[in-house]
Amino acid sequence: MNGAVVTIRDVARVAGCSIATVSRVATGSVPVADATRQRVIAAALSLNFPLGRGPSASRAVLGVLVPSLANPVFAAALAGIERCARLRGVSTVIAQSHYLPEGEDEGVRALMAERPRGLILTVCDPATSRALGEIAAQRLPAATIYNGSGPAGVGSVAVDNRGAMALVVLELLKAGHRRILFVGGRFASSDRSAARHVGYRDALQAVGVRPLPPLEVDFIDAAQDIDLTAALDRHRPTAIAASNDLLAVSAIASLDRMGLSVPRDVSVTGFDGMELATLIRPRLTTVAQPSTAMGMVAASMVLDMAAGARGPEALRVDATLLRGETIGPAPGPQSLSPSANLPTTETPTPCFSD
Amino acid sequence: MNGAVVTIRDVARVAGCSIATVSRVATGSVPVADATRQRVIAAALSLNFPLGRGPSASRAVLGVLVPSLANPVFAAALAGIERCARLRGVSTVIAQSHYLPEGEDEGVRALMAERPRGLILTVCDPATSRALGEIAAQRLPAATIYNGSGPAGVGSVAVDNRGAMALVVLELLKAGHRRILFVGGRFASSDRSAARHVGYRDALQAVGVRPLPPLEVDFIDAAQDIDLTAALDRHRPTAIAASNDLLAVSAIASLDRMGLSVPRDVSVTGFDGMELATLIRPRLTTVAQPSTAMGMVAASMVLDMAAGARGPEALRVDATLLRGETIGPAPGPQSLSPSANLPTTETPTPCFSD
DNA sequence: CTGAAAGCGCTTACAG
DNA sequence: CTGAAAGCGCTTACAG
Repeated sequence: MNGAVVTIRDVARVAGCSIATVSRVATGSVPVADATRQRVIAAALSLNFPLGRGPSASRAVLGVLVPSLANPVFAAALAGIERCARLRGVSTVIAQSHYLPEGEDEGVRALMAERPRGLILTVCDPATSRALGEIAAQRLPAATIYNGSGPAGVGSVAVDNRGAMALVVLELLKAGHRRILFVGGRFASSDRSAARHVGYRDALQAVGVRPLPPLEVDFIDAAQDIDLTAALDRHRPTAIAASNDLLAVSAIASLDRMGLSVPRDVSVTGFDGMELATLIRPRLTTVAQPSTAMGMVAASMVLDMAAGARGPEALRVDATLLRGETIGPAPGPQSLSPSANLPTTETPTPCFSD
Repeated sequence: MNGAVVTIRDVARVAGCSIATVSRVATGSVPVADATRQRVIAAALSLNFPLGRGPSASRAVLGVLVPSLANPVFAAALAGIERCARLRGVSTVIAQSHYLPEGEDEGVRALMAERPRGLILTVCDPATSRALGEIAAQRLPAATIYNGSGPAGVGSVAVDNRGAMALVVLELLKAGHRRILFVGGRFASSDRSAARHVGYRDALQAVGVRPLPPLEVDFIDAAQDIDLTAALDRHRPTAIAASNDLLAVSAIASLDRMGLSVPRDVSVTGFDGMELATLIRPRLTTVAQPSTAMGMVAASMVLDMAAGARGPEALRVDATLLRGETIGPAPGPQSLSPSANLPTTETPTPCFSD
């Protein structure tokens, strides 16, 4: 209706005091007599003037950039970030990169316009991200989440993607699988996918099994239909190690469409520990990251950094192997000696820090 | 490190121009010579001055309040809101109410501190929400999403919760089910759950079937374990109509723990159309809402309202019945005459607008 | 296209 | 505790 901006001056007029007094009530910087304060508050309310926080001084926001909110893992992290920030009186402003470096540039630019206290982000690749480099150069309080290590001065919160992936692939090897197909998001769009692929190779190499060429899929959106027919025809895998739970669930659906059953015909593993994956049947065998807690920890770190109370840290959080029902014994001759040439000593959590 | 605020004045000094020119580059309001612009941008970068958007004028944010980001439906809506807002140069700031009216008050207060152009929110109950009432009283551009209709002046984007629920329950009735248990979030925390329960009763009443007492569960978090043993013992339902997909998936898991199979022993339906629900097996029979599109539409409406280009509208969007694999024939004597006393005429989309 | 200057909304010593 | 006034960061006609 009325585009006219209500100013502190209007409030002062209605409240019958000076603009200075209104400002003082707004900032709370200096005590104001109760009666006066009441009049000012009443006037502000009647005029719909947002008292209590001016745009410059006490407005505090935290910027968050994620690839996509359609992945429940990032939504869970955001939930943790928002909760932690809110408890400290800080608002959360978000942007999505849609897994594109240009999306990162644009998103960070938009977030910077809010003059955030700090930033939390998941980028395609922290080693090459221009947006992240810019943030580091500007010495802004910032941390990555899920990513591997980035530029100096930027904190990070992540699991050991490589080690955790090795852990879950080991489960496949223990079940006798030798033809294991890695299905992941494009490595160029996700250093997590790339790191997990390395972990997959680690595990196979440890027992002298040859990896199959990985199947990289585009990140389209949350639950995408993926087509495994070509890869299955070519490589005849007995198991699929997906780089995340969403892909694992998509893979199971794809196999189902081909008339293949999990884990009877093909075994499948995931990575992430989306809450939903614990509910569906067969229960997904996967590696769980504490996403909500990771969000809270990252928010805490960045806000502490902004307050000058802490420096950037590289926090490694524990991943947990969730043994579900999507691994079965490998069919065919290999299954005769399931744990033939497996190392038997270091089975429990070989690659994890504390 | 250095708390000294960098101002437009510093940039002007380094760039060798007036503050006016820097301001013009920043706002883009008026053309500036290329060479000058380059110098200003270089100076701003070197000083870490956030060009491109001053805090007062062009900073534009849209506030979003949802019950919880852990529910993929709200995350999807948020994704749509963010995308639409970003395209219009507006940032999105979020808050979660955790399904509590006090959480709504607190969240809206926090959002208001950002002086948003407008607000989009899903509240427990728009008819009684204090936060929503306050927003309406202040004539702020705002719209609810998912909720039923709220105060005058506030727009809304939603499906016909009641009619859509009747539609999916009709599927259960057509399969011969007569003992159908409604499982929903607490009605006091969700007008959607309450409206869907009414739709459930509508469907049953239309064919003269007595409803069972509903099972209301607390909203804890995304994928909660629910316990159906007591309700199953007491009412011996042959089918469960859940008020949302998350609960439907939880119900299936709960039944599985009890050794019951879906749809052989018990049929289950959902509501929402989470993308993931289309991937899991058995595929959930549910009613899909276009969440991401609903978010985009709501953002568009609120930003138009803020620009004075549109008034608040109550937009009804279409829901779609997704026939999955979670409905089987009712066991026992009823299944002999599945569609005994069912109305046969109005089967297709009885309760939908356009 | 650019600068000098007026102006805006707000904050904050200063004086009472 | 309060007001008048100086000041700050920024924007924007105005003049060239």
